[in-house]
Amino acid sequence: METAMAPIMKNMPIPMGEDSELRRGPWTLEEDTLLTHYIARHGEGRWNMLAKCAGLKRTGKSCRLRWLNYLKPDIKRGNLTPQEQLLILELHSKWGNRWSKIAQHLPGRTDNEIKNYWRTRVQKQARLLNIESSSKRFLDAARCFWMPRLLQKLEQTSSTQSSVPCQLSDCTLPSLPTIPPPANKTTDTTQQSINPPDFINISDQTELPQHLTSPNVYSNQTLEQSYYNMDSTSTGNEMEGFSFASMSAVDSIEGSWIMSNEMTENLWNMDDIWQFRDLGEMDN
DNA sequence: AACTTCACCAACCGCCTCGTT
DNA sequence: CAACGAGGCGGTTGGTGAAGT
Repeated sequence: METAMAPIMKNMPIPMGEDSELRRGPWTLEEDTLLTHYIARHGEGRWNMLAKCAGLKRTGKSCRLRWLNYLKPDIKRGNLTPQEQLLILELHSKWGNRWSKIAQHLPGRTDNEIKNYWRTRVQKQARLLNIESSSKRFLDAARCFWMPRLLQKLEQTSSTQSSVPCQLSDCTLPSLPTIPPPANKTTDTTQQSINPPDFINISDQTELPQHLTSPNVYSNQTLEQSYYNMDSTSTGNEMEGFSFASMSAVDSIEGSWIMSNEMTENLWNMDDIWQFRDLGEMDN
């Protein structure tokens, strides 16, 4: 049974015949070089044949994965930018676990990277909230707590690094307009308030607005439009694909727009989490 | 300093789709 | 039209380093 043998077989060559065997496990520098040089000369595709011709003792699948996820020259390194995180949240809300489809709209990011991000970061937050990451409640929470923080993060970054390229990506972060507090919310002048972001419209069409697909052209205007991108056909507090009216639990949280000064990677603060959990229990 | 726990991510696995024969 | 193989995709695993005790 392969599954029973797996732990033993890990990182060991797979016997394939009398004179050939396949390697598995981490790639060596030599293998990377072989693969890179071969693709530079002959291009991608026909991965099984490529593996053989390049002299690699790997499966075609393994070569393809290594190339697409690691060796390809346009792969971006470093943490996902707030823009990219926002986009992932939005696209996942629309398409679910269609990682490759989501990755198509994040240049330089791989489906594997996005999938890992979702599983390690997003699902962790969902666990803290004690709700399913795929549920509507989590999506509501993300929109109301997480997205404002990401947007605020953008704003803070841009104000401290004005026109200085983002350290972890090639993009230049925009400066944002001051966001007025929501008219229907209690505003606390001692606290920094922020409007819940509009749900960036992503229609069924494959093409996305340029400001979402290309961080380099993330202009003030387009970002502002993203904030207030009310569907022209919607009424008052409704947006395409999303209605604040359906968000009673979250909507009623007073002071939930407080921004944490220690807003680092943890994009919820514990108050948010407990408030959201309490409200969820009240609902039940 | 030693040990444990946690988070991240590269890599693998199995299933599915599509093109070719 | 069925069989087959290659490539693509999403789910899962396990190694490794960082953080915590």
